[in-house]
Amino acid sequence: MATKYSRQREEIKACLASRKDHPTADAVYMAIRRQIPNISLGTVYRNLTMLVDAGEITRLRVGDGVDHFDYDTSPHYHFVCTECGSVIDLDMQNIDSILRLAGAGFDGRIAGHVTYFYGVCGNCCKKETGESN
Amino acid sequence: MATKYSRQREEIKACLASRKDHPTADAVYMAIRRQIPNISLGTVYRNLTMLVDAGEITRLRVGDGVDHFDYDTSPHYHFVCTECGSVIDLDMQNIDSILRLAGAGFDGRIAGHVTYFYGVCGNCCKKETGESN
DNA sequence: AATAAAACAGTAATCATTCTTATTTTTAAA
DNA sequence: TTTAAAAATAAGAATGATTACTGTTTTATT
Repeated sequence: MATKYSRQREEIKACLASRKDHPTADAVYMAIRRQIPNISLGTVYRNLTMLVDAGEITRLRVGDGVDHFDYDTSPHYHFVCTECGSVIDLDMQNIDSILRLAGAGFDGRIAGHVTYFYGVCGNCCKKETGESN
Repeated sequence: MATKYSRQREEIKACLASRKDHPTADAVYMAIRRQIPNISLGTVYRNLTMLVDAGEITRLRVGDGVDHFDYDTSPHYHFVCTECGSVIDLDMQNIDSILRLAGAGFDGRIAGHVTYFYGVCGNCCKKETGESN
């Protein structure tokens, strides 16, 4: 009936809670294999989806064709590096005011928006300076 | 050396130019089969990618796991209906000012942003009213 | 302990997309 | 206008992320 305890799911949550790099399902799988060597990739996917549905984590789609997962469910925005693909939290004020702008001349109900930023991250900027190739 | 004429590519462009519903590769494929019955899905994909790379069309990723394509390359925003999945153009002012907000405390280079809105479209709103199931 | 529900591992299947290959078109030049 | 190289094609195989299936193991409840 209800959702039962599972060590696998606990490890997945612990893994996500411990890192702020917004890992993919496969990255979570790789990490958890250190604790549970025979965990199955399907189990990781199923539990990630359960946790998303339960509102305990967030699924991030940043256009790279792979889902990323975030333990932080509070509203915030992300930056995606076009060089290294890393997904980074942005510390910026909320921009939900754009919902009003969008809804102005629209005849449906606007419930929310998805926004992410892209460019070159600090690390990759550094690497660029002084590179000759 | 250069890019050569192809009837298939012209039909793909014409198809996209003629509709404002942001079709997927498969939808373009289905439509063009009326003109070129033996066109291959791979050809549609290859040409859509070529046109995107040439800047003649835009690839839209709205989180449904399928790429959509837009003949309108001018900057504008989209709305995605969570009921029927349709992708609709929004007539709203530009919100690139959010780039400044995002870049404020960030140590990389922000090049742009991806934003789309979601909710229930006008059509699906109408359907809801007076439905009993 | 016995049992039913839930979760699991392992693996097969799906779906969008890309890649491969042998053939056909296009195009510029002979 | 043939010709030949470059580009594009159709058909189908391959890929990669994700989901579904199946028989077994865990969990929670009597």
